[in-house]
Amino acid sequence: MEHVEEEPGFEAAADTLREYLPRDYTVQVNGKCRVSYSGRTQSKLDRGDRMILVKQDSALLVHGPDNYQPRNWQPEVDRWSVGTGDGALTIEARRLDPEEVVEIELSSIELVTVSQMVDESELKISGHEVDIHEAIEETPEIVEDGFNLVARERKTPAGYIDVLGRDMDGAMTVVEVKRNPDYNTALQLQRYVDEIEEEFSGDVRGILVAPKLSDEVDGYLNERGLEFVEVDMDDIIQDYKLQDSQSGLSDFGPEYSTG
Amino acid sequence: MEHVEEEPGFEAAADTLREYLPRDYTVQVNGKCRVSYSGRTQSKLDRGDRMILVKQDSALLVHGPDNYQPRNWQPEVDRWSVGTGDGALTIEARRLDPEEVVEIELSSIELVTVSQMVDESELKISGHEVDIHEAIEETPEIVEDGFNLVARERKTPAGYIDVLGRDMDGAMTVVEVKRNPDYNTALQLQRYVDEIEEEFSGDVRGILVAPKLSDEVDGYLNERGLEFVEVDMDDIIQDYKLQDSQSGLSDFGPEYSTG
DNA sequence: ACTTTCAGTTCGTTC
DNA sequence: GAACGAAGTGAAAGT
Repeated sequence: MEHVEEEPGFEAAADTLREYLPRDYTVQVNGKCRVSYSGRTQSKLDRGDRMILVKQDSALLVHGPDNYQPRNWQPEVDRWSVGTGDGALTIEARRLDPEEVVEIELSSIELVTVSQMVDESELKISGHEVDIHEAIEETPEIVEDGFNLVARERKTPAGYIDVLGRDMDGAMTVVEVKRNPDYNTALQLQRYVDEIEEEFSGDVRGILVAPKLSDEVDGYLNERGLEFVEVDMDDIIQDYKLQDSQSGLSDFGPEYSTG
Repeated sequence: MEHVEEEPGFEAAADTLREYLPRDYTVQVNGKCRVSYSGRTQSKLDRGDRMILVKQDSALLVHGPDNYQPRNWQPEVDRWSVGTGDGALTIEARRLDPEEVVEIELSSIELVTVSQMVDESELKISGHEVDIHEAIEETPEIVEDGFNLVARERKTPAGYIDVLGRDMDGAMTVVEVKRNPDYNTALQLQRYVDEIEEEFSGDVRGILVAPKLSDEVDGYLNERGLEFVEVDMDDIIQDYKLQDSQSGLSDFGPEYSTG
């Protein structure tokens, strides 16, 4: 940790920011501020306690005291401007494409920290939609007994079909895989079936493969003669279980609840 | 700021966490850690420098040195467990619905801070999709000269139609408004047109109103006889310009670029 | 560089 | 409480 400055003056904080913002440092500023954004839309946020975080790739986050998401942000900053005056420290974070700017007006500063973080490790994750695809390729009977895969990501005029195959009777079958299916998913599947029926001049089955389905969408599928196959995400995850899993957590204190 | 502890020992840090995590405090821990997640999917993240942020509504964020988004998170934690042992401090953040857990194993701690932030101010924003809707209601000629609005959010068996109206010749017209249109938008519009044609037994126009459109989707619209009207978001934003906008930023230092 | 699609999406609103 | 849809979506993968 290069710096930990508690309640610095505006000039001292500005010096630190001017030095470290444009370089590959993680900079944190806690304090009261107002924030305005102008670009793809416009927004304005009145004074409040916030934590400002500038990451080493110049990502800017303005976090409030709650919520997963920041109250304001700039995913990538091309040009910084730091100024003092009028009893405030101002930070302007400008991006060129798309052109947008976040302005922060700090009226008091509790803490400034500067550090360089090293994090080369990759996030290994299992349970994405692509894992369902791979599971189907490996064991096509997930879709149905006797199902045979013909193509993946097959292009049609209406977009890409996830999986194209034939059932045990040789009937052409369109399979749409979705982690979180919605109404559009059903429309999409219907459209694919129409496309393939036109191309092959014959009846085509359409199957949605997903972990769950709302009643409404299920009803739409039924009306249209489309089918639904439920997959258990636990099975998918278990097939691709992570190696080197953490173990031996020990000596826990008593559990306690939030609130 | 209640606490600023630089390089605390595991036991001291654990005491602080056990005291403040379950209450309405913003807690920050900087240090090297491994993270694993298990719930809707499974993920594993090896050791690296991270900033852990626990907000007053129990939202947990594990931020790395880059990127807008956290590397791991828990939007709402119901039960915390903090433990020490094996040269590490472990934090378990469990959520009950959906059931999922984030485990953090800290092998070194650089900084712990605890604070209570107050932020009551509301984010005022202009330029959402709903603002396009309102602009059309106010000045229907945005869609087309002579356009008359008949209904908004009209229900059909295929979902809700954004805007239903009649053009200057009295022809029924379905309008779909999208801030970020994609292929599904076109499918949806087509579906609505089909529904309304069936209901009114006559030709129905379909118009997509959006700030931009990819060539591919535009081509699909053309094939189907659907239309596209471009709206300038700047016009929309100006119609609903924010009051009390920030001004008088002064005494900026010289601008400098990232890199 | 642009387009398309997914996300442990999150978040809000509505039914 | 479930479900539907937007987001200043962001991020990754394919073209």
